[in-house]
Amino acid sequence: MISQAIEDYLKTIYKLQHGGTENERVTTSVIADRMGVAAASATNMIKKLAEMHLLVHTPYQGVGLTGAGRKIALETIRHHRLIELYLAQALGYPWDQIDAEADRLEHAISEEFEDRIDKALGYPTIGAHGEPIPTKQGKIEDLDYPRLSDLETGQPAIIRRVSDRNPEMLRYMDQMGLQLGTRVEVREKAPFSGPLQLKIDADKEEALGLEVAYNIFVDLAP
Amino acid sequence: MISQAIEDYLKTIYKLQHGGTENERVTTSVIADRMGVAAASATNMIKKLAEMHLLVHTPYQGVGLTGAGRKIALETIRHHRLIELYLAQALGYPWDQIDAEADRLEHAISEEFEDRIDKALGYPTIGAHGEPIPTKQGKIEDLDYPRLSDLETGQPAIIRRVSDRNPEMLRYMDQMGLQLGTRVEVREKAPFSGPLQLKIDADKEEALGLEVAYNIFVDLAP
DNA sequence: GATTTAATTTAGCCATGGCTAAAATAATGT
DNA sequence: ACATTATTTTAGCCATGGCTAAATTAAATC
Repeated sequence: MISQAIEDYLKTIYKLQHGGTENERVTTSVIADRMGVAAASATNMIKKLAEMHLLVHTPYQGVGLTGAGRKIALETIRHHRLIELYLAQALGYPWDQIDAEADRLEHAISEEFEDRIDKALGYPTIGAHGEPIPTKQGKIEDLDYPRLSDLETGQPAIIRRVSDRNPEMLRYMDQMGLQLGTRVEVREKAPFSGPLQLKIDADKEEALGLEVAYNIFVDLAP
Repeated sequence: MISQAIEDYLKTIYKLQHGGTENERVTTSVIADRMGVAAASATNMIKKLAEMHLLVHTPYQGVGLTGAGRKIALETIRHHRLIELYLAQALGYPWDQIDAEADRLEHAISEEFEDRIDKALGYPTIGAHGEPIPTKQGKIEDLDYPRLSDLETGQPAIIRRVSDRNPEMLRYMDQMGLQLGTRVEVREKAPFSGPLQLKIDADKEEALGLEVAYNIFVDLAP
């Protein structure tokens, strides 16, 4: 049986490999930090996962998932994202609460449950925060959107994805009227990493902290 | 934190205290048997639960839940039955599959989730197999129906509750057209624990094994 | 009441997955 | 090239919750 802990590590490693900037090493300390455990605990688990051939570990260099490891990671992520979407759409959860709930449920559901919510949702391919949902076969699109914080002034764009790491930030976005599909345009960028002046949906204009803009991914719009 | 194992033991003990015939001792071996663990494992856990004041253990006599223990047991059972009903009603699960799925989910859901499915189901008081659902405050009705196997010949009755212990039996009941609400009448009882001849819903008559009838609970009907 | 049988408990082991403190190794700065 | 610093690993510990085998204690039978 694959334990909850193993699924969590593989999921975390997968997301570190892909989410982060290209060519960032996924090292013991980065994994430990993201998992919220001591470095020694991560070392132990990495050793175990390597023995199980779920990842390859180059000492002091970092880890890389094997096909088998990636498969488990993607299954876990699929569960997570389907559950998140189900919580949001079927049960009316706000998007800042779905991640925590899905983190616990993702390890508890059966294939049957996965299939049933997948069907109930109409076989979705995009999750509640705009992330691609891996297929049952372990395929995943890589949607690679620019960050709102990197936009040229005057460039209109549509919000396509947000980071779900910070629930407080998600609540803040809600309050600002920033959702998936919202049309935005940067009006002015302040120097020294200051806030940017953002036009929202053709009728509103607000100052938005750069950290928030950094966590919003957009499609360029005409 | 209350572990999954503790919740499982308390739930099992609660059900043994109530489900079984009056005045049956809930002993170490009965608990071990029902939990599917060795007797020594049950002894360990009973010791621990007694130290936590979740139950009282009289050596060689059995255990009894304390108020605190019963509270946790009923919370767990509430989760279980709400989830079962949700799986059946919202996701179309057949009633023989909901117990296993709920056994895993019941430990993973939050209060928020509990509240949302409770609301989505319209604040139900009866579960998918006819069991009472404990309230959030830890109250539970004790519905005490006679067994179909104990019915007098000719006495019409309505199925109100079934045991969920055996999925195969539930599938068999489905096949026979025996559901909650189904009207039945015993036509003939065979001697030596043989099958009983059962009239089902005014149009069908079938032989039903005594073991099945023993696991069906009914309301007497006029 | 003594003995057999059955239930329970104790003792000691195992795996999992955390932890801290110390040692080893690599990366960095001078 | 060497010293300092940072990262990683090892060593050894802890709690949880299983297990088997042996010892104990209660219950049942003669």
